[in-house]
Amino acid sequence: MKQYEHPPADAFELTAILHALADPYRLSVVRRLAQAQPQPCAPLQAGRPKSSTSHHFMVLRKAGIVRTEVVGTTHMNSLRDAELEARFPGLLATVLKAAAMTPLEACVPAAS
Amino acid sequence: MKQYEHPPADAFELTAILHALADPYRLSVVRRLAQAQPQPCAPLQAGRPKSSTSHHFMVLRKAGIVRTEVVGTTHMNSLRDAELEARFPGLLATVLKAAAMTPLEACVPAAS
DNA sequence: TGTATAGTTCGACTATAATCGAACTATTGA
DNA sequence: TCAATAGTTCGATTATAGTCGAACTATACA
Repeated sequence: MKQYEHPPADAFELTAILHALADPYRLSVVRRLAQAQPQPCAPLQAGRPKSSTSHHFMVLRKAGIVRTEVVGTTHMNSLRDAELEARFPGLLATVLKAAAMTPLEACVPAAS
Repeated sequence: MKQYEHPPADAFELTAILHALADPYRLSVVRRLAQAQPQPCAPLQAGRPKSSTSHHFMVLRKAGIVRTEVVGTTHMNSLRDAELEARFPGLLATVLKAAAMTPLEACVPAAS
């Protein structure tokens, strides 16, 4: 039962978080997780190959935005919202609110 | 007296703003502008060549974060904070607050 | 002990972005 | 009109990131 490395909250870096959220696909993943947590990767792929999806989840994990728990054969993802809130108060909520001004459907980038 | 193009507030894109703020040098520029507005580019160069500085200001302008007014031979930069606030309430303030958790001196990246 | 499922890792390729010197433009002020 | 100053533009280089197929790992379940 191998698990993932997750940075501790006091190691979160603002620029890494902003960079992770600056990608339209990753932002859409975060928005979907904010609606329903936890979720496996599969329903969030949006047509991408598994390798691309995996890469984006790694970016989100390294930035401290997402926590991934191995549960059986699926990897359940959730937002580290409480830790993010403690480290950078209001940041995630404000970005999600800003993102919500555009419908999610209009934002999910197609795989190339 | 040539002036710059600035996108209207309703054309601001969240991902472009996050991307612009995700760069440590650009974030440091925004922090300095938040402390003192307006300012020319020169005192914000932090050792970079003029061409690099100019590039970063262009990214900030295109994202809608900075407004540049040509005044004589200097180009005065200010934050478009009211417009940003109207478009994405709380976003800039929250990011600035998060950034303030690290001293500005510790964040200004050296030119390579 | 297969076999299917979920997701990772690897390696190659491509695209985007940062960096910088050098030449250029616009304005001021002597 | 000439020199100085502030910043842009250009073009080349390098670095970083995204994309994707193929092979791989780990677990579940028949």
